[in-house]
Amino acid sequence: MTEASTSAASGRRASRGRIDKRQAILEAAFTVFAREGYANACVKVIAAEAGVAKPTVYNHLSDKANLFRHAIEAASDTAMAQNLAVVGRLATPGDDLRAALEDVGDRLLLCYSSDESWALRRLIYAESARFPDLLDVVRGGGPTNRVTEALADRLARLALDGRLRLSDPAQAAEQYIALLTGPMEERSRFGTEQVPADEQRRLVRAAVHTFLQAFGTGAADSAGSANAQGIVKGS
Amino acid sequence: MTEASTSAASGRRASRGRIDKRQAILEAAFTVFAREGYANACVKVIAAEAGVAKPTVYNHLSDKANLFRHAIEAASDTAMAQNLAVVGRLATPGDDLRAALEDVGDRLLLCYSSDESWALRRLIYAESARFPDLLDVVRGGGPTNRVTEALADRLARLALDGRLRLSDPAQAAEQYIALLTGPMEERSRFGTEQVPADEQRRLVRAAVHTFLQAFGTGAADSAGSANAQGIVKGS
Amino acid sequence: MTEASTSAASGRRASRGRIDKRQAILEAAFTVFAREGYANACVKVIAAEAGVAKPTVYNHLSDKANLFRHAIEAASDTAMAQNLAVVGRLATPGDDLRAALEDVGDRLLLCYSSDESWALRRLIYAESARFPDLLDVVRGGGPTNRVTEALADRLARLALDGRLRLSDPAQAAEQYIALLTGPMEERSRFGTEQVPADEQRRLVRAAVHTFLQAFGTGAADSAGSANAQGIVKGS
Amino acid sequence: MTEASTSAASGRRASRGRIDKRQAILEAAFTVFAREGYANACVKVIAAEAGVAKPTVYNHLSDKANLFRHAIEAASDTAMAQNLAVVGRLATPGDDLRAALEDVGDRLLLCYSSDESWALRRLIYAESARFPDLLDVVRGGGPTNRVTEALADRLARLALDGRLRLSDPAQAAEQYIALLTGPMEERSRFGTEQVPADEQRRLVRAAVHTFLQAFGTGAADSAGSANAQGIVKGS
DNA sequence: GATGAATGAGGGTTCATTCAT
DNA sequence: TATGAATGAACCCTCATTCAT
Repeated sequence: MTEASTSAASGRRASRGRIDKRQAILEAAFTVFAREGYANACVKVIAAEAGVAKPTVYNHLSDKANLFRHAIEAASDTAMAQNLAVVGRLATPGDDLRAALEDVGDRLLLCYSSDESWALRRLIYAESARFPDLLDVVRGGGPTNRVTEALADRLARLALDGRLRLSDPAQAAEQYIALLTGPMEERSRFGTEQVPADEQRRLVRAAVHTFLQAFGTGAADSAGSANAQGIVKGS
Repeated sequence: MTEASTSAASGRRASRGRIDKRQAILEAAFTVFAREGYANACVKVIAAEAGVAKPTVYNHLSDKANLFRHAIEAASDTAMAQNLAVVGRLATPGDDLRAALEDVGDRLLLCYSSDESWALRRLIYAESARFPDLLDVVRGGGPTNRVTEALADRLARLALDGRLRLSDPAQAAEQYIALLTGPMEERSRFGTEQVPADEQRRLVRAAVHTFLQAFGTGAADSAGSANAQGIVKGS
Repeated sequence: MTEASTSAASGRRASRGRIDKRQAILEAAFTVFAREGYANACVKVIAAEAGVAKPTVYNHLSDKANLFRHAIEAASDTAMAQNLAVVGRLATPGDDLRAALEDVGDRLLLCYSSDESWALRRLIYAESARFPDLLDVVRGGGPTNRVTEALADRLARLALDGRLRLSDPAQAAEQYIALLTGPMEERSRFGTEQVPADEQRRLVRAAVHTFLQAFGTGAADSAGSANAQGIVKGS
Repeated sequence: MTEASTSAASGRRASRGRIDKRQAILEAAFTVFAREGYANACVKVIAAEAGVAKPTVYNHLSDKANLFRHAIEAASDTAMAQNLAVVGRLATPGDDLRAALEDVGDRLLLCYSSDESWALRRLIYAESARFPDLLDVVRGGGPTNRVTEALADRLARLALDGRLRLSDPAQAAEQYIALLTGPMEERSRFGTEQVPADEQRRLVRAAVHTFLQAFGTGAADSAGSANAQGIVKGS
């Protein structure tokens, strides 16, 4: 075997492995940062978790701070994609708008409740003061959160279609998200404990109920969820 | 001045000094933890900020972890008291319920937007996994947040008075808080930047608007704020 | 009650308590030093063990080093007195010299094997380099060990009486002690473990046997212990 | 010089360097521990003495306690080897058994009196309570001291050859060692001061004299040393 | 490119000792 | 005299980072 072929092969393998290795490092980094927090996490442990030597981490990602940023970015991208996919479902809401909003709410909360998602938020919350650029990462690069934006788009469309009554889709989207996720923080003890599925569903129904009270047209409600506040009509 | 009075005075000064010193340490600790995060903060700096020697910190608060807990608790108590005072204003809502809710909203957001408040939330968020008991501290010791609870009490009273329409006051309170604070997180970049006062007010009005759409009776609205969504009737 | 009588009473009580307190401190010090070693022991713990405040320790004994010296001295004096008492028994050896030597050997080993005795030796051994004056303390103040000296006196008397055959009583005394205690060190793992009583007795008999082989006259042996080496005569 | 030889050389130098460094650390550690005692010794000083940075010490030996154990072990191994070599000389005792025993005694005492040897014993004595496993190290790993054992072997052989009269070689060995080393402890002030060579020799002769009185056959003594007690026959 | 080894800097914690009461 | 409180000095250990291979 010639030296050239060797180096080519190993080069390809290497560059293939290079990407894999970088990926492994980033994943390990997120795992460890999530578990230990930024300052407490140590590069040695990350390297071990990734199955590489410590200097390799530095070769790929120069810095602990850089490593952190990229790990957060990767995790954030994954979460963002999931969220956007969920919001995308509102493009075809079907006849029952309430059901659609509840379906999206359920799914969003599922994403929101995952360990990774909580870890991500914890890290960003914790380090936002020391890593100001992290916010742009989590928002998807824009000045406003891309998920809220996408949701606002959908809501605007629904308003145009006469199925919602609202003038500021961005604000409505924000409130939808707030109603959905706000009550989750303490109930899950900031992601430390699991919120029972039925409690989550009740939360979603209540959120959508309030949302539709504020922004609905009163037309397309499904009867079953009409009363998340538990008010028995006629009583 | 007699010797007795002297020693009494200096005795008082001494014991005052002890308490003052502990207070100073806790305040310095919160300041530093807020600025640096738990793991990054170093006791030496805290001691310097408090104007005492490092061992004094350990004499008073045994541990870095303990120091953290107590600093958080102190800050949390302060914040809690402020919040409860604000919520207490709903005991005498006046004729204009919307105005009262907006007033409370404004004031809550004022508390919520303070640097200390953000720092507190950031720290709790960040360390909740490593300090599980922190949550009980911030909730005021009970199983549910005392602020939400107090608010729920007020809302229940208003419902009894026929000025709100709701069956689950705790849930309504949660949603009120969520509508109020949820949109603040990203707008303030997690407390990193100041949200302009008028934007805050708009947020409050929008939150109260949605809240009243969901839980109001339609009776006692003030005309001026009727339209937080910005829909100008008749235009 | 007059002020004078009060102060007199408390004065007497105080000076009484003063001595008690000093005693308590020294005992506590020895206990702690024995348990932790000199460098590891901390004055705070000693004070606690003595039931006094830390500065009181310093009032009484100025220094950690001084405290150590005095604690060692006190313990050493106790041990020395016990040893001397035991050696004194050789003044009236009775008819059976072997029995007398074995009796003294047993008793010396009992002293030697006590926890305090081991602790004392460990401390002196450990710190002899850093506290050179400790040696004089343990020897009882003289240039040679007072116990060995006293023993030498007894042996000399026995030699004069024709019951031993030796010209250098000090050397014989040293060898007696060496034969007695030397084998104990490793068997007891330096005082860490208890040596069974029967093993100790065997040791003593063997030591006395060897001693009498070297220095005995062959006259006054008791038949029973004649054979510590286990040689069955006639076989 | 070719590149290959260079890298080979430097490679060897490197790995040699690693071992050398570990060796240097262990030696420095023993030196410092010997001088300061375990608790008083500080790793920083050890590192300096070894010519490495502090973390290097931790890289090689994880712990202060571990460092101590290994340093003791290394020193102990050295001492053990020397002792065993000396005892080995008894395999070929020559005609004059007394001379052989005195020769071995002299040499054993030489080992025993070295600074390292004293330091070793002091450290083991001092720390045996806090490092119980140290005893196994110093004994050479077995349940009984390997030196005593080896000596017992030799004595047993001599007994078989009819040159000694003893039934318990282990006990005889113990006593030989005790007679030899026991009187050294205080004379050297626990290794703090040098015992004059002639005094050592006298000690050895006395020890061997007593030993042979107890276990000798009376046959092969050299006339010159017959009288370590200084009894001039006929006077 | 990947790694074992080394290091400067720094952090939490403890301790002997001293004031002020 | 006895003590609660305070402190300067160290010490063990860890970590991010860099060489040399």
